[in-house]
Amino acid sequence: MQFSRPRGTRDFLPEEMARRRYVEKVMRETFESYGYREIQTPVFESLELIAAKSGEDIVKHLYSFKDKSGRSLALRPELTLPVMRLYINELQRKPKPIKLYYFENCFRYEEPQAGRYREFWQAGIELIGTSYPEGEAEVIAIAVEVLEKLGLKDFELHIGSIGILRKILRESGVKEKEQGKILHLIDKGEREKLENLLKKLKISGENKRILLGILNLSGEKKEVVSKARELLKGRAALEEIEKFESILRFLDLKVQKYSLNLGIARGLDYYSGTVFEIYANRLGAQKQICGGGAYSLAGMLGGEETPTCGFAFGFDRVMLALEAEKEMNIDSKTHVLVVPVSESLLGDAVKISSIIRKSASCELDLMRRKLGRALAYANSEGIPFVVIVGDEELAKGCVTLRDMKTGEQKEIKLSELERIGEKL
RNA sequence: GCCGCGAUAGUUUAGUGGUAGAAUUGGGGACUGUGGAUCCCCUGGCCCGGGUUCGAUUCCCGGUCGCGGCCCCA
Repeated sequence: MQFSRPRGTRDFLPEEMARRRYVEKVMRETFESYGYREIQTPVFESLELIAAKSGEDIVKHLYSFKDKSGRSLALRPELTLPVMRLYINELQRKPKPIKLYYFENCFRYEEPQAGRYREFWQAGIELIGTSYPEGEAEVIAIAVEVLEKLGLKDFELHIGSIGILRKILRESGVKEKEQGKILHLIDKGEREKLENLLKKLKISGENKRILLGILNLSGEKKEVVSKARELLKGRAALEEIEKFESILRFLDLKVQKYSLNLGIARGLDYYSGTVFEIYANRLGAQKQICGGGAYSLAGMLGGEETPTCGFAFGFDRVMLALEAEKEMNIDSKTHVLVVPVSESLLGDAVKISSIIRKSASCELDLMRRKLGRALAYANSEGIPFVVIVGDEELAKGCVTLRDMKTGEQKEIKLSELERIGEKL
C-alpha cells in the first residue's frame, strides 16, 4: 500500500455507509419531527473560540494550526461552541425558541482505541431561548426516542443536576471559578481531592455534609428526590430540586426507564442545570453514547444571556452499540441488471437502461460479460432482476425479464419498461 | 503522553536466515442466448527505515499503522 489513512481515521465501505446513512436518517427525521432544523458550521473555527472555555487538557487534544496569514485555527472538537457562536452571530433576534440540529464530523487528537477515533461524528440538537421544564424534558425524550426507534435495547439514561450542585456551592459562598474546579473533581470522581479543596475553601461542615450527601444520591427517582429534599430542607437549593422534579414529571410522560445520579457533573464549565448521559454498557470503556443538559454559554461568548440545552450523540458509538446488539441488514442494491446477449446490442442496452431508470435503479453490465457470467454476477451481488436484451425479443419490441430468485422469465414490451419499477 | 499484543496477495491465513505456498475474491476459458456446481488459466503479497549477516520476509532496534487498555473524554 502506497498511502495509508491518517491514524485514527476510517474509510467507510458501501455496506457500512448504508447502515450509517440509515441511522443518520432516523436521527434527522426524529429531530425534524420536533421542529429542529439543520445547520452547518465550518470544520475549523478560530482557536480562541474553541479554547475559550476549555482547559489545558482540551487544548492539548485539538488539531490546531496557523493558516497562511498567521491566524490561529482549530478543527472543531465538538459542536456546542460553534453552534452557539452561530446563534450569537446570526440568530439572536429570531423568535424563540430556536431549535437547531447538526450532523457533523469532529476532530480530537487522542490515542485511538475502541470507540474512539480522531475523526468522529456527532449528531445533536440545541434548544435555545427557553428554560421551561417541558423544554428540557423534551430534549431528553428526543434522545431516548431516537434510540428506541433504532431498536437499541441495552442503554441506560442517567440524569443529574448541576443546578443543584451549583446552588449549594453558591449558598456556601463559592465563587463561579471555584465551582468549576469543584465540578471538575466531581466529574472525575476524585473524592479525596474534592474534600481537600472544600477544606481549603473553608466550606462549613454542614454545607460539606450536604454536598457530599447529594453527590452520593443515585438510583430510583422517588427515593433520590425525597432524600435530596430532606438534605436541602430550608435551603435555597430546594427550589432547584423543585425545578428538577418538574422536568422529571414532564419526562415521565414519555420516558419511564431512567435513573437519577446527582453525582453527574460533566466535564465542562458551562453546564448549569439538568444534565444527562446515556450509556451503552456493552461498549466497555467508551460506553457513553450521548451526553447533554442545560448550559449557559451565550453570555460567555459575548452574546445576550439566554437559557439553552441540548445533547450530542457520539454517532460512531451509537453505530457500535447497534452493531453489537443486532444484525443490521440495510443495503441499497441495484434492482435490475441489463445484459445484452451480444456486443452488437450494446447500444440498445444503453437505451433500455435509461428507460428502466425512470422507475428502478438499474445498471448496465459494463464488463461485456457473457450471459451466463452476467447472471452469476447478478446472483452474487444480490441484484434481484436481470433484463436480457436479445435480437429475437427486440424484433418483437420486447426484452426478457428474469427473476433471479425464482428463475422465472417473461417477455416485456418496451413500452411497459418505463414503469417496470412498480411491478418489481 | 504511557502500556500490552500484532502486521505475509483485495480478504482469511501457512511457512522460512538462501526473497514464499494455500483458500477465497477478482478477470478469463471449458459453456459463441441463461446463475448459485465442477475443472483449468491469469492477476496479485512478506508495512517502512536502520542494525547483525555472505545473505533478512524471518533475528534485533526504531518508526508507522491496527486491535485493546491506562490517562483523558468537551
